[in-house]
Amino acid sequence: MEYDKYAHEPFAVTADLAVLTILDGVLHVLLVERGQEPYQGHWALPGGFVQPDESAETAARRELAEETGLSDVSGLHLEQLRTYSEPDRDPRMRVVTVAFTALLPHPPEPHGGSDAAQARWVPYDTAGPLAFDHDRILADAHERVGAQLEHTCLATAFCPPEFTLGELQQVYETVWGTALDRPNFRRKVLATPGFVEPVPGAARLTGGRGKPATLYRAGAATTLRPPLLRPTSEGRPA
Amino acid sequence: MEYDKYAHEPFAVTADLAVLTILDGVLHVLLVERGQEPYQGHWALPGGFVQPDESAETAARRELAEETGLSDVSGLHLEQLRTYSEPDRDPRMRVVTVAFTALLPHPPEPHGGSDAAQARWVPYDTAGPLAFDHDRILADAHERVGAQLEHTCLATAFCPPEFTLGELQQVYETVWGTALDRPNFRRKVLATPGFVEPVPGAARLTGGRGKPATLYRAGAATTLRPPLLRPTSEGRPA
DNA sequence: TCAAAAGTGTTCGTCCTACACCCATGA
DNA sequence: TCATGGGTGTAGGACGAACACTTTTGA
Repeated sequence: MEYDKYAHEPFAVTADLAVLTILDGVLHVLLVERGQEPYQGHWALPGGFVQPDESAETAARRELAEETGLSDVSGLHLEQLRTYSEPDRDPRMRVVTVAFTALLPHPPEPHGGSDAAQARWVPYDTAGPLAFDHDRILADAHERVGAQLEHTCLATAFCPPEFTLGELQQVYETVWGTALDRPNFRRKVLATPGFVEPVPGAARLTGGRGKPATLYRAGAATTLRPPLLRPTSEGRPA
Repeated sequence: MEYDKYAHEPFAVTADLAVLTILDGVLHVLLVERGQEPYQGHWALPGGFVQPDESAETAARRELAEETGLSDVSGLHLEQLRTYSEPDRDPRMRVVTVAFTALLPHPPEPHGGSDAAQARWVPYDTAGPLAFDHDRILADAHERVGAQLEHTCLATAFCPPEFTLGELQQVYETVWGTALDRPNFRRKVLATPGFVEPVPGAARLTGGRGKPATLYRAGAATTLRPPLLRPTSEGRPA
Protein backbone atom coordinates (compact mmCIF):
# COMPACT_ATOMS: atom_id res chain seq x y z
CA MET A 1 0.00 0.00 0.00
CA GLU A 2 1.06 3.59 -0.64
CA TYR A 3 1.44 6.47 1.73
CA ASP A 4 1.70 9.43 -0.59
CA LYS A 5 -1.78 10.79 -0.97
CA TYR A 6 -0.97 12.52 -4.22
CA ALA A 7 1.09 9.81 -5.85
CA HIS A 8 -1.72 8.76 -8.14
CA GLU A 9 -4.14 10.53 -10.39
CA PRO A 10 -6.85 11.50 -7.93
CA PHE A 11 -10.22 9.79 -8.00
CA ALA A 12 -13.45 11.63 -7.51
CA VAL A 13 -16.26 9.72 -5.83
CA THR A 14 -19.90 10.53 -6.44
CA ALA A 15 -23.13 9.17 -5.03
CA ASP A 16 -25.86 8.93 -7.65
CA LEU A 17 -29.46 7.99 -7.00
CA ALA A 18 -32.12 6.08 -8.83
CA VAL A 19 -35.15 7.51 -7.02
CA LEU A 20 -38.24 5.50 -7.86
CA THR A 21 -41.85 6.14 -7.08
CA ILE A 22 -45.29 5.24 -8.35
CA LEU A 23 -47.50 7.94 -9.82
CA ASP A 24 -50.98 7.01 -11.00
CA GLY A 25 -50.01 3.37 -11.24
CA VAL A 26 -46.92 4.05 -13.35
CA LEU A 27 -43.32 3.65 -12.24
CA HIS A 28 -41.51 6.98 -12.31
CA VAL A 29 -37.90 7.96 -11.80
CA LEU A 30 -36.51 11.31 -10.68
CA LEU A 31 -34.27 12.89 -13.32
CA VAL A 32 -32.40 16.16 -13.48
CA GLU A 33 -31.48 18.15 -16.53
CA ARG A 34 -27.78 18.86 -16.58
CA GLY A 35 -26.91 22.53 -16.49
CA GLN A 36 -23.35 22.23 -17.72
CA GLU A 37 -21.00 20.24 -19.86
CA PRO A 38 -20.53 17.42 -20.39
CA TYR A 39 -23.97 16.26 -21.47
CA GLN A 40 -25.40 19.73 -20.97
CA GLY A 41 -29.13 19.64 -21.58
CA HIS A 42 -29.26 15.86 -21.20
CA TRP A 43 -31.18 14.15 -18.46
CA ALA A 44 -29.33 12.29 -15.76
CA LEU A 45 -29.80 10.65 -12.40
CA PRO A 46 -29.44 13.07 -9.49
CA GLY A 47 -26.25 12.85 -7.50
CA GLY A 48 -23.09 14.61 -6.55
CA PHE A 49 -19.65 14.43 -5.07
CA VAL A 50 -19.04 12.71 -1.79
CA GLN A 51 -17.57 15.29 0.58
CA PRO A 52 -14.43 14.59 2.63
CA ASP A 53 -16.33 14.06 5.86
CA GLU A 54 -19.15 11.98 4.39
CA SER A 55 -19.73 8.35 3.62
CA ALA A 56 -21.36 7.60 0.29
CA GLU A 57 -24.56 6.77 2.17
CA THR A 58 -24.58 10.13 3.91
CA ALA A 59 -23.90 11.92 0.66
CA ALA A 60 -26.70 10.04 -1.05
CA ARG A 61 -29.19 11.02 1.64
CA ARG A 62 -28.08 14.62 1.47
CA GLU A 63 -28.48 14.69 -2.29
CA LEU A 64 -31.86 13.06 -1.99
CA ALA A 65 -33.02 15.78 0.37
CA GLU A 66 -31.65 18.51 -1.88
CA GLU A 67 -33.18 17.17 -5.07
CA THR A 68 -36.59 16.29 -3.74
CA GLY A 69 -36.90 19.20 -1.36
CA LEU A 70 -38.18 16.86 1.31
CA SER A 71 -37.52 18.12 4.79
CA ASP A 72 -37.36 14.66 6.35
CA VAL A 73 -35.74 11.92 4.33
CA SER A 74 -34.63 9.96 7.39
CA GLY A 75 -37.37 7.37 7.11
CA LEU A 76 -37.06 6.73 3.41
CA HIS A 77 -35.67 3.55 2.03
CA LEU A 78 -32.18 4.02 0.62
CA GLU A 79 -29.98 1.16 -0.41
CA GLN A 80 -26.66 0.78 -2.06
CA LEU A 81 -26.98 -0.66 -5.57
CA ARG A 82 -23.42 -1.11 -6.80
CA THR A 83 -20.36 0.87 -7.79
CA TYR A 84 -19.47 1.88 -11.32
CA SER A 85 -15.79 2.44 -11.88
CA GLU A 86 -14.93 2.06 -15.55
CA PRO A 87 -12.09 4.46 -16.37
CA ASP A 88 -13.89 6.36 -19.12
CA ARG A 89 -17.25 6.94 -17.49
CA ASP A 90 -16.71 10.68 -17.28
CA PRO A 91 -14.75 12.54 -19.94
CA ARG A 92 -13.43 15.11 -17.48
CA MET A 93 -11.66 12.94 -14.95
CA ARG A 94 -11.68 9.67 -13.15
CA VAL A 95 -15.02 9.37 -11.39
CA VAL A 96 -16.10 6.40 -9.35
CA THR A 97 -19.83 6.37 -8.69
CA VAL A 98 -21.54 4.59 -5.83
CA ALA A 99 -25.12 4.17 -6.99
CA PHE A 100 -28.13 3.96 -4.68
CA THR A 101 -31.76 3.16 -5.07
CA ALA A 102 -34.31 5.20 -3.16
CA LEU A 103 -37.99 4.40 -2.87
CA LEU A 104 -40.57 7.07 -2.20
CA PRO A 105 -44.28 6.90 -1.40
CA HIS A 106 -46.34 9.96 -2.50
CA PRO A 107 -43.57 12.04 -4.08
CA PRO A 108 -43.32 15.79 -3.72
CA GLU A 109 -43.09 18.09 -6.69
CA PRO A 110 -39.34 18.40 -7.18
CA HIS A 111 -37.81 21.83 -7.55
CA GLY A 112 -34.66 22.29 -9.57
CA GLY A 113 -31.86 22.00 -7.08
CA SER A 114 -28.68 23.94 -6.76
CA ASP A 115 -26.58 22.36 -9.47
CA ALA A 116 -29.35 21.05 -11.69
CA ALA A 117 -31.24 23.09 -14.23
CA GLN A 118 -34.46 21.31 -13.34
CA ALA A 119 -35.69 18.11 -11.81
CA ARG A 120 -38.69 16.11 -12.93
CA TRP A 121 -40.50 12.82 -12.43
CA VAL A 122 -40.33 10.83 -15.65
CA PRO A 123 -42.15 7.57 -16.42
CA TYR A 124 -39.61 4.77 -16.28
CA ASP A 125 -40.41 3.53 -19.75
CA THR A 126 -39.79 6.90 -21.39
CA ALA A 127 -36.62 7.74 -19.46
CA GLY A 128 -33.46 7.84 -21.46
CA PRO A 129 -31.21 8.00 -23.15
CA LEU A 130 -29.49 9.47 -20.15
CA ALA A 131 -26.11 11.07 -19.62
CA PHE A 132 -22.99 9.03 -18.80
CA ASP A 133 -23.80 5.37 -18.11
CA HIS A 134 -26.95 6.27 -16.25
CA ASP A 135 -29.14 4.17 -18.51
CA ARG A 136 -27.39 1.12 -17.25
CA ILE A 137 -27.53 2.25 -13.63
CA LEU A 138 -31.24 2.86 -13.93
CA ALA A 139 -31.82 -0.54 -15.52
CA ASP A 140 -29.79 -2.20 -12.77
CA ALA A 141 -31.84 -0.37 -10.16
CA HIS A 142 -35.11 -1.54 -11.69
CA GLU A 143 -33.92 -5.10 -11.87
CA ARG A 144 -32.70 -4.99 -8.28
CA VAL A 145 -35.91 -3.54 -6.92
CA GLY A 146 -37.93 -6.10 -8.83
CA ALA A 147 -35.87 -8.90 -7.35
CA GLN A 148 -36.07 -7.43 -3.86
CA LEU A 149 -39.83 -7.41 -3.96
CA GLU A 150 -39.69 -11.17 -4.26
CA HIS A 151 -37.98 -11.91 -0.98
CA THR A 152 -38.10 -8.78 1.14
CA CYS A 153 -40.86 -6.62 2.57
CA LEU A 154 -39.54 -3.69 0.55
CA ALA A 155 -42.85 -2.98 -1.15
CA THR A 156 -44.15 -1.06 1.85
CA ALA A 157 -41.46 1.54 1.19
CA PHE A 158 -43.45 2.60 -1.87
CA CYS A 159 -46.56 3.11 0.23
CA PRO A 160 -47.61 5.87 2.60
CA PRO A 161 -47.61 5.11 6.33
CA GLU A 162 -51.10 3.68 6.09
CA PHE A 163 -52.10 1.84 2.97
CA THR A 164 -54.55 -0.70 1.63
CA LEU A 165 -53.66 -4.15 0.35
CA GLY A 166 -54.83 -3.04 -3.06
CA GLU A 167 -52.21 -0.30 -3.05
CA LEU A 168 -49.54 -2.74 -1.94
CA GLN A 169 -50.51 -5.09 -4.72
CA GLN A 170 -50.30 -2.25 -7.21
CA VAL A 171 -46.67 -1.75 -6.20
CA TYR A 172 -45.87 -5.29 -7.22
CA GLU A 173 -47.83 -5.08 -10.42
CA THR A 174 -46.30 -1.77 -11.40
CA VAL A 175 -42.70 -2.73 -10.76
CA TRP A 176 -43.03 -6.21 -12.24
CA GLY A 177 -45.34 -5.22 -15.05
CA THR A 178 -47.60 -8.19 -14.43
CA ALA A 179 -51.04 -8.71 -12.98
CA LEU A 180 -51.49 -10.69 -9.77
CA ASP A 181 -54.45 -12.60 -8.41
CA ARG A 182 -55.96 -10.45 -5.68
CA PRO A 183 -57.25 -13.15 -3.32
CA ASN A 184 -53.99 -15.05 -3.44
CA PHE A 185 -51.89 -11.93 -3.00
CA ARG A 186 -53.89 -10.90 0.03
CA ARG A 187 -53.55 -14.32 1.65
CA LYS A 188 -49.84 -14.47 0.97
CA VAL A 189 -49.19 -11.07 2.52
CA LEU A 190 -51.35 -11.70 5.57
CA ALA A 191 -49.83 -15.12 6.10
CA THR A 192 -46.35 -13.62 6.37
CA PRO A 193 -45.89 -12.59 9.99
CA GLY A 194 -44.61 -9.06 10.36
CA PHE A 195 -45.15 -8.00 6.76
CA VAL A 196 -48.14 -5.79 7.49
CA GLU A 197 -50.29 -5.14 10.53
CA PRO A 198 -53.83 -3.80 10.43
CA VAL A 199 -54.68 -0.35 11.73
CA PRO A 200 -57.51 -1.08 14.14
CA GLY A 201 -60.85 0.06 12.89
CA ALA A 202 -59.48 2.09 10.02
CA ALA A 203 -60.74 1.90 6.48
CA ARG A 204 -60.55 4.09 3.43
CA LEU A 205 -62.36 4.44 0.17
CA THR A 206 -60.01 4.03 -2.75
CA GLY A 207 -61.42 4.64 -6.19
CA GLY A 208 -64.40 6.70 -5.13
CA ARG A 209 -66.47 3.58 -5.43
CA GLY A 210 -66.50 0.19 -3.87
CA LYS A 211 -66.15 -1.17 -0.39
CA PRO A 212 -63.79 0.75 1.89
CA ALA A 213 -60.55 -1.12 2.34
CA THR A 214 -58.88 -1.95 5.61
CA LEU A 215 -55.76 0.07 6.29
CA TYR A 216 -52.45 -1.51 7.17
CA ARG A 217 -49.09 -0.37 8.41
CA ALA A 218 -45.68 -1.80 7.57
CA GLY A 219 -44.66 -4.52 10.01
CA ALA A 220 -41.33 -5.27 11.60
CA ALA A 221 -40.26 -8.06 9.28
CA THR A 222 -37.79 -7.39 6.51
CA THR A 223 -37.42 -10.73 4.77
CA LEU A 224 -40.13 -12.72 3.04
CA ARG A 225 -39.81 -16.44 3.57
CA PRO A 226 -41.02 -18.21 1.59
CA PRO A 227 -40.62 -15.65 -1.16
CA LEU A 228 -43.34 -14.15 -3.33
CA LEU A 229 -42.12 -15.08 -6.79
CA ARG A 230 -43.15 -13.08 -9.79
CA PRO A 231 -45.10 -15.13 -12.30
CA THR A 232 -42.85 -16.92 -14.76
CA SER A 233 -43.96 -15.47 -18.06
CA GLU A 234 -45.00 -18.79 -19.55
CA GLY A 235 -42.33 -21.42 -19.76
CA ARG A 236 -38.67 -21.07 -18.92
CA PRO A 237 -37.73 -18.29 -16.53
CA ALA A 238 -34.90 -16.12 -17.77
CA MET B 1 -20.25 19.27 -10.56
CA GLU B 2 -16.68 20.47 -10.29
CA TYR B 3 -14.00 20.65 -12.87
CA ASP B 4 -10.86 21.14 -10.80
CA LYS B 5 -9.43 17.70 -10.25
CA TYR B 6 -7.50 18.79 -7.18
CA ALA B 7 -10.14 20.91 -5.53
CA HIS B 8 -10.98 18.27 -2.95
CA GLU B 9 -9.03 16.07 -0.67
CA PRO B 10 -8.17 13.17 -2.98
CA PHE B 11 -9.84 9.82 -2.53
CA ALA B 12 -7.99 6.58 -2.93
CA VAL B 13 -9.96 3.62 -4.25
CA THR B 14 -9.06 0.06 -3.44
CA ALA B 15 -10.46 -3.28 -4.52
CA ASP B 16 -10.50 -5.82 -1.71
CA LEU B 17 -11.41 -9.47 -2.03
CA ALA B 18 -13.15 -12.02 0.13
CA VAL B 19 -11.81 -15.15 -1.57
CA LEU B 20 -13.72 -18.20 -0.37
CA THR B 21 -13.11 -21.85 -0.94
CA ILE B 22 -13.87 -25.18 0.64
CA LEU B 23 -11.04 -27.27 2.07
CA ASP B 24 -11.84 -30.66 3.57
CA GLY B 25 -15.46 -29.70 3.99
CA VAL B 26 -14.66 -26.48 5.83
CA LEU B 27 -15.19 -22.95 4.49
CA HIS B 28 -11.88 -21.12 4.18
CA VAL B 29 -10.98 -17.54 3.34
CA LEU B 30 -7.74 -16.21 1.89
CA LEU B 31 -6.02 -13.78 4.25
CA VAL B 32 -2.76 -11.87 4.04
CA GLU B 33 -0.58 -10.71 6.87
CA ARG B 34 0.08 -7.02 6.60
CA GLY B 35 3.74 -6.13 6.19
CA GLN B 36 3.49 -2.49 7.18
CA GLU B 37 1.60 -0.01 9.28
CA PRO B 38 -1.16 0.48 9.98
CA TYR B 39 -2.22 -2.88 11.37
CA GLN B 40 1.25 -4.32 10.74
CA GLY B 41 1.24 -7.99 11.61
CA HIS B 42 -2.56 -8.17 11.53
CA TRP B 43 -4.43 -10.31 9.05
CA ALA B 44 -6.50 -8.68 6.37
CA LEU B 45 -8.38 -9.40 3.18
CA PRO B 46 -6.18 -9.23 0.09
CA GLY B 47 -6.58 -6.20 -2.11
CA GLY B 48 -4.93 -3.08 -3.38
CA PHE B 49 -5.27 0.23 -5.10
CA VAL B 50 -7.23 0.58 -8.29
CA GLN B 51 -4.84 1.91 -10.93
CA PRO B 52 -5.75 4.89 -13.14
CA ASP B 53 -6.48 2.76 -16.18
CA GLU B 54 -8.41 0.03 -14.36
CA SER B 55 -11.96 -0.53 -13.30
CA ALA B 56 -12.46 -1.92 -9.82
CA GLU B 57 -13.37 -5.26 -11.41
CA THR B 58 -10.14 -5.37 -13.38
CA ALA B 59 -8.13 -4.44 -10.31
CA ALA B 60 -9.83 -7.14 -8.27
CA ARG B 61 -9.03 -9.79 -10.85
CA ARG B 62 -5.42 -8.64 -11.02
CA GLU B 63 -5.09 -8.76 -7.25
CA LEU B 64 -6.67 -12.18 -7.19
CA ALA B 65 -4.10 -13.47 -9.66
CA GLU B 66 -1.26 -11.92 -7.72
CA GLU B 67 -2.34 -13.22 -4.34
CA THR B 68 -3.26 -16.73 -5.35
CA GLY B 69 -0.52 -17.19 -7.92
CA LEU B 70 -3.04 -18.70 -10.30
CA SER B 71 -2.04 -18.29 -13.91
CA ASP B 72 -5.60 -18.26 -15.21
CA VAL B 73 -8.22 -16.53 -13.13
CA SER B 74 -10.39 -15.66 -16.10
CA GLY B 75 -12.93 -18.39 -15.46
CA LEU B 76 -13.32 -17.83 -11.75
CA HIS B 77 -16.41 -16.37 -10.23
CA LEU B 78 -15.88 -12.78 -9.12
CA GLU B 79 -18.69 -10.53 -8.05
CA GLN B 80 -19.01 -7.10 -6.61
CA LEU B 81 -20.18 -7.18 -3.00
CA ARG B 82 -20.59 -3.55 -2.00
CA THR B 83 -18.60 -0.39 -1.37
CA TYR B 84 -17.35 0.75 2.00
CA SER B 85 -16.80 4.46 2.26
CA GLU B 86 -16.95 5.59 5.88
CA PRO B 87 -14.55 8.51 6.32
CA ASP B 88 -12.41 6.93 9.03
CA ARG B 89 -11.90 3.48 7.62
CA ASP B 90 -8.18 4.02 7.11
CA PRO B 91 -6.17 6.19 9.49
CA ARG B 92 -3.81 7.35 6.75
CA MET B 93 -6.21 8.92 4.29
CA ARG B 94 -9.58 8.73 2.71
CA VAL B 95 -9.95 5.26 1.24
CA VAL B 96 -13.05 4.00 -0.53
CA THR B 97 -13.06 0.24 -0.91
CA VAL B 98 -15.01 -1.68 -3.51
CA ALA B 99 -15.29 -5.18 -2.06
CA PHE B 100 -15.63 -8.35 -4.14
CA THR B 101 -16.34 -11.95 -3.42
CA ALA B 102 -14.41 -14.61 -5.31
CA LEU B 103 -15.18 -18.32 -5.27
CA LEU B 104 -12.54 -20.93 -5.94
CA PRO B 105 -12.72 -24.66 -6.45
CA HIS B 106 -9.56 -26.62 -5.47
CA PRO B 107 -7.41 -23.73 -4.23
CA PRO B 108 -3.69 -23.45 -4.86
CA GLU B 109 -1.18 -22.99 -2.09
CA PRO B 110 -0.87 -19.23 -1.89
CA HIS B 111 2.56 -17.64 -1.88
CA GLY B 112 3.14 -14.36 -0.13
CA GLY B 113 2.61 -11.75 -2.79
CA SER B 114 4.49 -8.57 -3.49
CA ASP B 115 3.08 -6.31 -0.83
CA ALA B 116 1.97 -8.89 1.69
CA ALA B 117 4.20 -10.59 4.20
CA GLN B 118 2.41 -13.87 3.67
CA ALA B 119 -0.87 -15.25 2.47
CA ARG B 120 -2.76 -18.19 3.96
CA TRP B 121 -6.05 -20.06 3.81
CA VAL B 122 -7.83 -19.67 7.14
CA PRO B 123 -10.99 -21.46 8.28
CA TYR B 124 -13.83 -18.97 8.16
CA ASP B 125 -14.78 -19.50 11.79
CA THR B 126 -11.33 -18.74 13.11
CA ALA B 127 -10.68 -15.71 10.92
CA GLY B 128 -10.49 -12.42 12.69
CA PRO B 129 -10.23 -10.02 14.18
CA LEU B 130 -9.00 -8.52 10.97
CA ALA B 131 -7.49 -5.18 10.07
CA PHE B 132 -9.63 -2.15 9.20
CA ASP B 133 -13.31 -3.04 8.82
CA HIS B 134 -12.50 -6.32 7.12
CA ASP B 135 -14.40 -8.37 9.69
CA ARG B 136 -17.57 -6.73 8.52
CA ILE B 137 -16.69 -7.11 4.86
CA LEU B 138 -16.02 -10.79 5.38
CA ALA B 139 -19.28 -11.28 7.25
CA ASP B 140 -21.16 -9.46 4.48
CA ALA B 141 -19.49 -11.69 1.90
CA HIS B 142 -20.51 -14.84 3.74
CA GLU B 143 -24.06 -13.66 4.08
CA ARG B 144 -24.20 -12.71 0.43
CA VAL B 145 -22.82 -16.00 -0.81
CA GLY B 146 -25.21 -17.90 1.42
CA ALA B 147 -28.14 -15.95 0.00
CA GLN B 148 -26.92 -16.40 -3.56
CA LEU B 149 -26.86 -20.15 -3.18
CA GLU B 150 -30.58 -20.00 -2.62
CA HIS B 151 -31.57 -18.54 -5.95
CA THR B 152 -28.61 -18.79 -8.28
CA CYS B 153 -26.54 -21.65 -9.67
CA LEU B 154 -23.50 -20.17 -7.96
CA ALA B 155 -22.63 -23.33 -6.07
CA THR B 156 -20.91 -24.86 -9.09
CA ALA B 157 -18.30 -22.09 -8.84
CA PHE B 158 -17.00 -23.86 -5.73
CA CYS B 159 -16.63 -27.12 -7.62
CA PRO B 160 -14.02 -28.35 -10.09
CA PRO B 161 -15.07 -28.64 -13.75
CA GLU B 162 -16.45 -32.11 -13.14
CA PHE B 163 -18.05 -32.88 -9.83
CA THR B 164 -20.47 -35.22 -8.12
CA LEU B 165 -23.81 -34.25 -6.67
CA GLY B 166 -22.44 -35.14 -3.27
CA GLU B 167 -19.73 -32.53 -3.67
CA LEU B 168 -22.25 -29.97 -4.81
CA GLN B 169 -24.37 -30.71 -1.79
CA GLN B 170 -21.37 -30.31 0.46
CA VAL B 171 -20.97 -26.77 -0.87
CA TYR B 172 -24.44 -25.91 0.35
CA GLU B 173 -23.96 -27.61 3.67
CA THR B 174 -20.61 -25.99 4.28
CA VAL B 175 -21.66 -22.45 3.44
CA TRP B 176 -24.99 -22.70 5.22
CA GLY B 177 -23.78 -24.76 8.11
CA THR B 178 -26.76 -27.09 7.89
CA ALA B 179 -27.35 -30.64 6.74
CA LEU B 180 -29.56 -31.34 3.74
CA ASP B 181 -31.54 -34.40 2.77
CA ARG B 182 -29.63 -36.10 0.00
CA PRO B 183 -32.50 -37.57 -2.00
CA ASN B 184 -34.40 -34.31 -2.02
CA PHE B 185 -31.34 -32.27 -2.85
CA ARG B 186 -30.54 -34.49 -5.79
CA ARG B 187 -34.06 -34.29 -7.17
CA LYS B 188 -34.19 -30.54 -6.77
CA VAL B 189 -30.93 -30.00 -8.62
CA LEU B 190 -31.74 -32.38 -11.43
CA ALA B 191 -35.21 -30.92 -11.83
CA THR B 192 -33.75 -27.46 -12.49
CA PRO B 193 -33.00 -27.27 -16.21
CA GLY B 194 -29.52 -25.99 -16.94
CA PHE B 195 -28.18 -26.24 -13.40
CA VAL B 196 -26.01 -29.29 -14.04
CA GLU B 197 -25.59 -31.67 -16.96
CA PRO B 198 -24.22 -35.19 -16.70
CA VAL B 199 -20.87 -36.12 -18.17
CA PRO B 200 -21.76 -39.14 -20.32
CA GLY B 201 -20.51 -42.37 -18.90
CA ALA B 202 -18.28 -40.77 -16.30
CA ALA B 203 -18.22 -41.77 -12.66
CA ARG B 204 -15.82 -41.37 -9.81
CA LEU B 205 -15.24 -42.93 -6.44
CA THR B 206 -15.43 -40.36 -3.68
CA GLY B 207 -14.60 -41.55 -0.19
CA GLY B 208 -12.60 -44.61 -1.18
CA ARG B 209 -15.69 -46.69 -0.49
CA GLY B 210 -19.18 -46.81 -1.82
CA LYS B 211 -20.80 -46.69 -5.19
CA PRO B 212 -19.06 -44.47 -7.76
CA ALA B 213 -20.96 -41.25 -8.36
CA THR B 214 -22.00 -39.85 -11.69
CA LEU B 215 -20.03 -36.80 -12.73
CA TYR B 216 -21.71 -33.54 -13.72
CA ARG B 217 -20.68 -30.29 -15.31
CA ALA B 218 -22.08 -26.84 -14.63
CA GLY B 219 -24.96 -26.01 -16.92
CA ALA B 220 -25.85 -22.80 -18.69
CA ALA B 221 -28.48 -21.58 -16.26
CA THR B 222 -27.64 -18.88 -13.73
CA THR B 223 -30.85 -18.42 -11.79
CA LEU B 224 -32.66 -20.99 -9.72
CA ARG B 225 -36.42 -20.75 -9.98
CA PRO B 226 -38.03 -21.77 -7.77
CA PRO B 227 -35.26 -21.17 -5.25
CA LEU B 228 -33.58 -23.71 -3.01
CA LEU B 229 -34.26 -22.23 0.40
CA ARG B 230 -32.02 -23.03 3.32
CA PRO B 231 -33.85 -24.78 6.14
CA THR B 232 -35.47 -22.35 8.54
CA SER B 233 -33.68 -23.12 11.78
CA GLU B 234 -36.79 -23.99 13.75
CA GLY B 235 -39.53 -21.41 13.82
CA ARG B 236 -39.43 -17.87 12.56
CA PRO B 237 -36.81 -17.03 9.98
CA ALA B 238 -34.66 -14.05 10.84
C1' DT C 1 -20.44 -60.03 4.49
C1' DC C 2 -20.20 -55.53 6.22
C1' DA C 3 -19.72 -50.48 5.91
C1' DA C 4 -20.15 -46.60 3.14
C1' DA C 5 -21.75 -43.84 -0.35
C1' DA C 6 -24.97 -43.33 -4.49
C1' DG C 7 -29.36 -43.51 -6.10
C1' DT C 8 -34.80 -44.65 -6.21
C1' DG C 9 -39.55 -44.82 -4.36
C1' DT C 10 -43.36 -43.44 -1.63
C1' DT C 11 -46.17 -41.04 1.49
C1' DC C 12 -48.04 -37.10 3.37
C1' DG C 13 -48.76 -32.56 4.21
C1' DT C 14 -48.41 -27.80 2.77
C1' DC C 15 -48.52 -24.30 -0.29
C1' DC C 16 -49.92 -22.14 -4.72
C1' DT C 17 -53.41 -21.49 -8.44
C1' DA C 18 -57.59 -20.87 -10.36
C1' DC C 19 -61.69 -19.54 -10.01
C1' DA C 20 -66.50 -18.70 -8.01
C1' DC C 21 -68.77 -16.10 -4.90
C1' DC C 22 -70.33 -12.53 -1.28
C1' DC C 23 -69.96 -7.59 0.81
C1' DA C 24 -70.12 -2.59 0.97
C1' DT C 25 -70.28 1.70 -1.15
C1' DG C 26 -71.31 5.74 -4.66
C1' DA C 27 -73.71 7.00 -8.68
C1' DT D 1 -79.80 -1.47 -9.10
C1' DC D 2 -75.63 -1.42 -11.22
C1' DA D 3 -70.71 -0.84 -11.46
C1' DT D 4 -66.65 -0.98 -8.74
C1' DG D 5 -63.39 -2.45 -5.68
C1' DG D 6 -62.72 -5.22 -1.08
C1' DG D 7 -62.88 -9.64 0.95
C1' DT D 8 -63.87 -15.03 1.63
C1' DG D 9 -64.19 -19.96 0.17
C1' DT D 10 -62.71 -23.93 -2.07
C1' DA D 11 -61.18 -27.78 -5.19
C1' DG D 12 -57.15 -29.50 -7.55
C1' DG D 13 -52.51 -29.84 -8.44
C1' DA D 14 -47.66 -29.12 -7.74
C1' DC D 15 -44.06 -29.16 -4.76
C1' DG D 16 -41.22 -30.19 -0.64
C1' DA D 17 -40.08 -32.90 3.76
C1' DA D 18 -39.28 -37.09 5.70
C1' DC D 19 -37.82 -41.62 5.56
C1' DA D 20 -37.62 -46.52 3.84
C1' DC D 21 -35.26 -49.03 0.60
C1' DT D 22 -32.06 -50.79 -3.23
C1' DT D 23 -27.48 -50.68 -5.61
C1' DT D 24 -22.55 -50.72 -6.06
C1' DT D 25 -18.18 -50.49 -4.50
C1' DG D 26 -13.80 -51.50 -1.16
C1' DA D 27 -12.24 -53.80 2.85
